Amino acid sequence: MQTDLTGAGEFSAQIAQSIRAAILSGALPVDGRLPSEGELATRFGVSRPTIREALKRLAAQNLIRTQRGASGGAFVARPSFDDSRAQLVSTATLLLSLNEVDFETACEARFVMERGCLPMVCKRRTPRDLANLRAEIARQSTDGLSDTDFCASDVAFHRALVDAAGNPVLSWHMAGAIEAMQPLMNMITYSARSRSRIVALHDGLVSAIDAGKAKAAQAQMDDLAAYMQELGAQIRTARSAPPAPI
Amino acid sequence: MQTDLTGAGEFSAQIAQSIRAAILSGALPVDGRLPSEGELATRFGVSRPTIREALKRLAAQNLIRTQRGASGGAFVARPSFDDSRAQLVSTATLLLSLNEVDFETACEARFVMERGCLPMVCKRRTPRDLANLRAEIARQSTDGLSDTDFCASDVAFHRALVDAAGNPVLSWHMAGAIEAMQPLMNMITYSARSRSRIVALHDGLVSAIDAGKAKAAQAQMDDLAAYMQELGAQIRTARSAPPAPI
DNA sequence: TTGTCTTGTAATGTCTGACATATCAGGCAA
DNA sequence: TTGCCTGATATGTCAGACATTACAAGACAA
Repeated sequence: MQTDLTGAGEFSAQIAQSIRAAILSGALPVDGRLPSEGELATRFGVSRPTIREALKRLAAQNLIRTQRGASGGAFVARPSFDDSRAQLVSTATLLLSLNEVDFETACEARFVMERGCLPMVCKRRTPRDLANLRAEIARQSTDGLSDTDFCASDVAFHRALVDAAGNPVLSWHMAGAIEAMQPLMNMITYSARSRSRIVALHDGLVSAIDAGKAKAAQAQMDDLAAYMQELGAQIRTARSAPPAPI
Repeated sequence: MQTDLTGAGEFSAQIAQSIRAAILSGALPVDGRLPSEGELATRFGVSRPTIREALKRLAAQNLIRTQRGASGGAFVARPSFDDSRAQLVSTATLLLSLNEVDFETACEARFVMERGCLPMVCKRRTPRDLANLRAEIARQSTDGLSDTDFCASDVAFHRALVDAAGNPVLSWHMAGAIEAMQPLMNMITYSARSRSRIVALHDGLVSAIDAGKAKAAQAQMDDLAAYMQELGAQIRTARSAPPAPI
């Protein structure tokens, strides 16, 4: 761990970067303990609050976890798939919502990637995967479901879809693309007619996957993508026409 | 902004979560200024260092930026595509490197998604995109290139490839998948023979894209994926046989 | 000898108060 | 009017202290 902070800027940021580099380089092994705050303060030549701010930065990135008490301290954390995914979703959601990314672009990106997963899904899907997919379809068909719940079920459906490819890294990336779109999708009002159409497309998709027909599944996916774009366009025109007619 | 911290745990984490929720809900607009540290300390009933630790957590996630001086303070930051992408790459890299994810799984996930981009790439690629791709191929063919540089150029090539789809959100997601694999790919020694083969596959890929033949491009991509898997398998067998023969 | 209790200790979590520093706004003089 | 200066306000940092937690070792009793 370096103790020279020649770069300009705030100490806490520099120190965090320094420790971070030490972790990534492998100098600090996973589950290894960092020196105590007091010792780090001495080593870097700063006060303990400054060290603490640096450690909080790392904690916010799930790079370290802290433990109180004797034999406590800061330990290098192994980011779990779940923690890491939550972070990914958060980053992606922020990007989409605070950058005014239009629905069409995000939607297109998601469906392109999801469509690409279908050949592998058709090859590897287990009976359990199919059951998960059909369970979500059943949920989407229930009456009295709020738009938010319908949307959540849609997200769950698509996540179950990519999970059926049997590749955890792929699931991880796709979860970021799918869940981050939930806020955008929540802005759509799903009429009874649009719901039934979506459910029908989902159903056709699962049938094709069950039969192992990748081409047919991709065709269904294309239809679904086109329909979602259509719904998104309706929202856009509805919002871009706020000045009431004379 | 809530001021009740009924939940258990550390104050700084709770406060960070509280402010974070306020930002995501839109209660604090982008570029809006948060109350000063002193005021936040009063409002939450804690001391200033505690508030500062909370703010550092948010700063580490690029949710806020701070500014010193009069009329300074903490402001809600709009995460730029670049910042956000750096964060994504960091998260993905950490996940892969600290979780002992095997090369095959990560490689498969990446090629599945990248393959899915090809139809759109073939449709939308501009002359400039093709030039970028060919420039990287030229770089990969130069003599005396270190393995690290070759690998970096490979990453640049694949990023240029997905950029040719003309969808920034897609590029964002794919950059995470591609760049995060760089450490894993750096562990491969690229012999002269493997390099020429990879370059040939890249070349064929670009030719197919130039011609707009999506199917041919996907076939080249499949070959490339298979070859990368082969190289990865060599590494794995080489490492799993460390006990020297008697 | 074994099991339980107590005490000690080292670490993080938090508070208080202060000083250093950067930046802007407004006043004052040339 | 222009330029400099000064004050105000905010973050950045420091120093020392106390609170809280959890583990570890020793004391004690069965």
